[in-house]
Amino acid sequence: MERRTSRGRQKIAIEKIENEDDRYATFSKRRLGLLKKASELCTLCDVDIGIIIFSPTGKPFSFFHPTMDSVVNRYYHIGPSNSSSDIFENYVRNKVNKLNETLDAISERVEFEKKRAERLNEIEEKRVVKGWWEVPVQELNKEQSPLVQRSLD
Amino acid sequence: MERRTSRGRQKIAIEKIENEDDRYATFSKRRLGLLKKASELCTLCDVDIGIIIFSPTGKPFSFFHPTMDSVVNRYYHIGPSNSSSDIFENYVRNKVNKLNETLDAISERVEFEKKRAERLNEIEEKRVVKGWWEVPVQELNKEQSPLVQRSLD
DNA sequence: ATCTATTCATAACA
DNA sequence: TTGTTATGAATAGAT
Repeated sequence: MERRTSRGRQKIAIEKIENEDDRYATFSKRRLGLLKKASELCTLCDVDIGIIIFSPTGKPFSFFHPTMDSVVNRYYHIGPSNSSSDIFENYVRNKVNKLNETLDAISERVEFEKKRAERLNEIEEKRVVKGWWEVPVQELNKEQSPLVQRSLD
Repeated sequence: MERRTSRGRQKIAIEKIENEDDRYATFSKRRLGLLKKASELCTLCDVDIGIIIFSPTGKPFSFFHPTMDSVVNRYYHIGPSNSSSDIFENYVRNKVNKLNETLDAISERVEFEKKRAERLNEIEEKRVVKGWWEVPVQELNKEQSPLVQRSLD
């Protein structure tokens, strides 16, 4: 009889994985798993979803259906109300309108960056892309970017 | 010998579930599963994540870590660049600044609604809330809301 | 909402 | 990181 080649999956506690290598490996696998499930939920139930994930190194991965604008705007627009103040309602409405304009402008750029990232991936990694969830939004690092990584910590 | 009480989980194709009851049931189960996995990924790998899910009826469910502002701002601020136009960079930066202000204002309202939703849940459902992922952002329907459900389709 | 029998995801190894 | 395997988890179908 041969020795078992693996102990198989073992139960782990849900707490920060301190070993860096393990943490990165787990992130990679679970990131794919999460995005795959999001994609399935979208398809199976015909619903809208938006996800943004930052890797331990700060690289962003995202998924939006049908579009980022749509999801974010819809989220912000969902009526609160029931509240007693129409004045506040209008205040929110105005803020949302401004937000829409902003998102429209930004989203063009995001779309552009997504496409560029895909091109970079195709070039840098000589493999077939299996699905959108394996494509990070973009590949830039701090050195390449004049904009700050985080603005609100 | 007794008849099997269940056929157990069966393999299904990833395509829209046409039967409405099945679709809703599947949404409920998978929604919980997805948010639970997001929560675990957050904890295990110490990373930031944001998720928005709309149910088939339009009810929003969300999860943000550490906060909605943080995730969205961070996402928008991640440098594109490498592009040849500094003018465009500044344009984007300005738009982002406006966005930040807007998000700050709106997010206060979102937080308020979250808390209210929790109170409503506690009252309407006489059960213990097991985790944040079981709490929808808010419980309002179209009739209760003067604001449009979607603004950008 | 609960209950299994299965399928699916993934921790440990390589 | 990519692949394999054995086990832990999620969930489809039925109640």
